[in-house]
Amino acid sequence: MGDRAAKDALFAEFAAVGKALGSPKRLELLDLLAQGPRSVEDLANAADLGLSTCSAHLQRLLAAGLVATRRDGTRIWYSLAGEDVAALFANLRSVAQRHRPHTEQARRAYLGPDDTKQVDVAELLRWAEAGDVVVLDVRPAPEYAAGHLPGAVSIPLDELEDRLIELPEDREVIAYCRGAYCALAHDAVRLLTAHGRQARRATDGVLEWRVAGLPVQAQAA
Amino acid sequence: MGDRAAKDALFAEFAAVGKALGSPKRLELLDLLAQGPRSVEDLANAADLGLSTCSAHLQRLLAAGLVATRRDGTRIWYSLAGEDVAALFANLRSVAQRHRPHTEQARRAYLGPDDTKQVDVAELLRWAEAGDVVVLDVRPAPEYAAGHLPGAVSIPLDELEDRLIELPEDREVIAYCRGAYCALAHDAVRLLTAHGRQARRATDGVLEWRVAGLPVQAQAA
DNA sequence: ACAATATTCCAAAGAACATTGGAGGAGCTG
DNA sequence: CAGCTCCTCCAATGTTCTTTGGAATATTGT
Repeated sequence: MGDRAAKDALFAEFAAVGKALGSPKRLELLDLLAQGPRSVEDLANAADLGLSTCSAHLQRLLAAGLVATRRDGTRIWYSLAGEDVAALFANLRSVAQRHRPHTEQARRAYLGPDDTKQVDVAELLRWAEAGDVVVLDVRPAPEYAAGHLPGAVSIPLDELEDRLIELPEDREVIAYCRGAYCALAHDAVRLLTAHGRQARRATDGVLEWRVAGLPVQAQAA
Repeated sequence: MGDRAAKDALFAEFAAVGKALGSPKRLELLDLLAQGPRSVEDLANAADLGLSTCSAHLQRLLAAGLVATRRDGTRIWYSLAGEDVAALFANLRSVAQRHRPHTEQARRAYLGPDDTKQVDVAELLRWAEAGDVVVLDVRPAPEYAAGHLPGAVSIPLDELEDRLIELPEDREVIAYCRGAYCALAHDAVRLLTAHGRQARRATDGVLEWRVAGLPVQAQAA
């Protein structure tokens, strides 16, 4: 008990998880997987990675125990190993945000200026229940299918301009997306207000709601 | 907005924190710092590191924003950058525990067999308030001084055998230490029961209590 | 100003990691 | 079983990380 070698072995176990979190691309993969299971090729495209590079990163996440795989015919679906992994990822981001000044800068550069009105989930749910607003999921359709806020309407951002008619003009639209660092809802609200609609975005997104244990409705496959 | 370069920069920020968590030795330093501020040389000894190696790791943690420094004369005191860092660390450990089978193995190898009775904090506090038990802090004295459970008595593990007289024989002793992966309380309870005392250990330790927001009493300097 | 103490910086060597393209494997379909 | 798709494995490259001992720096006390 209490000897060096054993202590080192124990901390090496913890570090294996840390190492897996130590690459931007792997974190991006986790971010995507937090929205639902995906295949390797799909992830490679979404994360702008070569296929073998993506596979290698996924192997690394798998070895660390952060993701799980399921084979479906010729395809392999990767998913997060559990809600606690999503929580760890969210935790990591918030520590970066709080203790690394550059993070805020990078966030702004990616999401654009803070020119959009926002609401937190609690209020969003209250308004939605009262029927005052339309809750809009602007993520790609498969992510909506994998799980979304109950009652939310799905119009992926890249189809939004063409499908504006589907949104009632007399109600405010509340857009949400993957999470606090996802650009989709920001862009959606800009697009909507540019078209004269009343719109705001949810402060958080599916990642944070999942971690908070909010009900997320999966669509029947 | 939404372009690759900006997204990569944002995730690089997150990954900087992840990278800092990707070394066993750095995690060990965080573990120590979670008990209170310490100097470089002190940390090097405690973590079994060369002085320059230790300094390099601390620089890395500092660059990642996970620790802070304070100069006191010729000495530099490192400390955690915030409670959220402790929470992140605890989170990392619990993910490793839950998703990496080897972790449990390594834990047992380090802490020894599960031959000691345990109590959770809630019950510990109830018993302590009723005066049924002695709450014993077996960490090194400086860590006790930096913060401990209100009402706890300090006898560092390596002095315990010589100071048994200080503990009342008619009351059960509840020993606690740094956290769920710290060997001190395990060893203390084994030592106490070997001397015929009634003893058990707290399931968690100061790290977890801090994260949970429990009152931790700092000794006036 | 000088010596003493505590820490950081530097350079070098070895280890681990990321990325690539292409070969190999597993599973489906005809 | 041949051809297809999707993914993993492999080998080679360049890069980053760790560890070391010794030199440089900052602060204090004489």
